[in-house]
Amino acid sequence: MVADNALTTRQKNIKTILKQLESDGIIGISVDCVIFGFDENELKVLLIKSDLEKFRDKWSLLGDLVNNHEDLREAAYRILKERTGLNDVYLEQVKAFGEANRHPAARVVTIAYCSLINIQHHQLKIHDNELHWHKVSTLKEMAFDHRKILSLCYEWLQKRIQEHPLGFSLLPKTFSLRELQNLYEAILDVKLDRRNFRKKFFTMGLLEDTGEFEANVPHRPGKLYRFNYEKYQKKERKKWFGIDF
Amino acid sequence: MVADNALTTRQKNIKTILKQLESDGIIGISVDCVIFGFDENELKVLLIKSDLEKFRDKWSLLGDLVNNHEDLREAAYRILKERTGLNDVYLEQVKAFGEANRHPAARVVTIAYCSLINIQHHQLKIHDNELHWHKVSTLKEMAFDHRKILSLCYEWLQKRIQEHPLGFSLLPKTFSLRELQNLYEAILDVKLDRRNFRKKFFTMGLLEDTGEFEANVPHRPGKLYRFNYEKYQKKERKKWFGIDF
DNA sequence: GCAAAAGTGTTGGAAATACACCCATGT
DNA sequence: ACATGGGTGTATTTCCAACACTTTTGC
Repeated sequence: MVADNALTTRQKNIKTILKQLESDGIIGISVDCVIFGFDENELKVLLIKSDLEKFRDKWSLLGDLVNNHEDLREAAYRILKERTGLNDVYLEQVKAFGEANRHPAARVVTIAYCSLINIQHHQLKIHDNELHWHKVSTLKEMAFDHRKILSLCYEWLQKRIQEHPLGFSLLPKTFSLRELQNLYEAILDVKLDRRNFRKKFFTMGLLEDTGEFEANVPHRPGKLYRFNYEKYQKKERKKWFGIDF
Repeated sequence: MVADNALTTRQKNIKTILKQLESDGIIGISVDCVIFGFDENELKVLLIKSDLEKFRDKWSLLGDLVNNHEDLREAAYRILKERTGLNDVYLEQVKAFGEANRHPAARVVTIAYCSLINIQHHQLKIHDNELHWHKVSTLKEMAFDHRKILSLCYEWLQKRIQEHPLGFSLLPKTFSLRELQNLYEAILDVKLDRRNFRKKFFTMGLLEDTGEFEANVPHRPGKLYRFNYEKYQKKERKKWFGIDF
């Protein structure tokens, strides 16, 4: 495939570019994508084996140097597209990491982006044996400061998912309430009461009944719902939540 | 003063450096500090007149290019120190801004930091007639994309101040509950019930009674309190707040 | 008919809100 | 004495947490 060749070439170029940056005393800038997926009731993250000697066999986030006339967000989208083939995905900037010595080859400031995708929707593209969905819960060491970046993005996600409707990006377009609850329980690492969970989402009034039901389940099939983003957008957000810390 | 000469030299250098970056097709990295203060019951921000022709007479945030072996956070601290003389201030990264055309002279990605300081503590340093505390509420146009950066940092502050004890950085070490309430009301642009506000903070158990009282007020003097950061640190944070969006 | 998860309401306690009067100080 | 904001308690409402049984489907 064209994309694959492009990637390989790119990998070789990066080392050259970094060497150049370092010898010129210039700060490089990259984006790193923390791509989350949800599968088998576990939160997963898309990783690749590092191509640096120093980090041989360590996992690394998907990232790249930012091109000269490319917005940061564009660069993140480019990486997502290259690696997952997906276009319209949830993507948000989380934080910049700029410690002077975070990259062994040169000074590189990286902007971390967090992305949520539905794992089923691109499954086809994982023949690439470097690319791997890894459980977040069992991850140990990683290349660079990527463990720190991932941890921070995970905490960000835990908080964010309680205040904004982004969890749905990890699920199929229609989903059962059980799936939704499993998602929240997995990400937040809590047990939730089923009845209260349903009540909460129903009273929000943002779930649309599709009229469809689960299929091929060895028990009573659940109703399938869809999240109504338009209705959510129109809702006025309150900026006063109450002081609590 | 030495610092002032250093600054002037630096300003001249920046233009040269930017020109160089642009001609070499290199992305520059800067930090911009949104420095908030609280005075006369208004939220203020520390600004300077832009030194670019294109933005003549427009207000600009305080920022600078990041030095080669300097962490991002260090760079932000350096700017704070240079401009306010203050050392131990509240400082937090908010977001990176990296649109390809956000700076007219060259491609510059900037990392926005938000800082909260007590306006009284450095008042002496504002002879510099460029430097100016500006009401946040009445700010219109600004240089670069600084209006956008400021707005975002202000929204960040509104949210953050409800969940974390950073408002105290805007007040003297000891303060009355009235001052604290004024602060919250000004930043959040809401009216709060005095008795409920007090109840909230007292039941949190993080305010220490200093035994002191306000002086020179034309009414019954209020007690002065101090925020107990140690106690706050020890408190275990809950990661489950409840889904609400 | 049995296993497995879907679906459904009520109740008690905690927290948030609304609200009004007396007190201490400076002038 | 009066003007100004400091300081306090209670009743009401709203929100959250806990909890158990019946229903539907596949096997």
